[in-house]
Amino acid sequence: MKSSRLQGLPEHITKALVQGRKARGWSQAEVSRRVGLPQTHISGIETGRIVPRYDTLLELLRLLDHDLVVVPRPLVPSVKALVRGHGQPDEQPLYANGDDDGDDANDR
Amino acid sequence: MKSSRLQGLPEHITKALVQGRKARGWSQAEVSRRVGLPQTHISGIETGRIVPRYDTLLELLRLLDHDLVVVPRPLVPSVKALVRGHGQPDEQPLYANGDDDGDDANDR
DNA sequence: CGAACTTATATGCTAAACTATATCAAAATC
DNA sequence: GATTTTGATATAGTTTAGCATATAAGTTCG
Repeated sequence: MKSSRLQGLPEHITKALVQGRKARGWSQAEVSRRVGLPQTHISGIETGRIVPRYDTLLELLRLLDHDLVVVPRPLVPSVKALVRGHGQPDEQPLYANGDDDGDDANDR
Repeated sequence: MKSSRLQGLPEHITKALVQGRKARGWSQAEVSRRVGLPQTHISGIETGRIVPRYDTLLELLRLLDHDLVVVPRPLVPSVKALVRGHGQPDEQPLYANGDDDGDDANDR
């Protein structure tokens, strides 16, 4: 059973935030210092208690060398495939990750 | 001179919202009815007076058959190129558009 | 063990997203 | 040119993101 109702950001985003941060060896306090938000807020976002504004989320993602791109729906699979097969030192799973891969499961 | 400070969403997103809506022949009231937000709020978002939350923006984009994808920075150009060269009946410029194309110009 | 570090939770406050309603100027339609 | 539609603005109220601070529980490390 995997449907734990999260009302915050979709899992794949919080995952990107947490994994990206840890990949850099940063604590929430470190991110807090760099991006300006209080550590308590970072925590709230990462654990899904808070839905950030668009600009806030973008700031966090950019700090971790990511970006938010608007994509026409029919192209989403292609884009995700492209993203999946990249050579960044950011992603660790690649094969180990029994979890989802799943598309998304968000909605208010 | 193109640096009119917008404090709302970046132009390329509001553009996607407005153009996508008009491409469907929808009024703000129509979008309002479909997505649940008041027309006045749609107006505020489209004109850059409001920075919506992530989930709100996603709802609007999805209504217009778009999506928000997290992309590693180095892949952004490739993704944008992919998005640029698609066959959707949503984009009209293709050659006419002396404007920007420019990456983005946001930041809080 | 104790000290420093890390993450999550709690409380109080401010700003802004969001709701609801009314209205106005401009454009479209008759 | 009157009516309708459309988009923007104004006011008032609710909710919640975001700010500041304190602290508790869990690591890690001396």
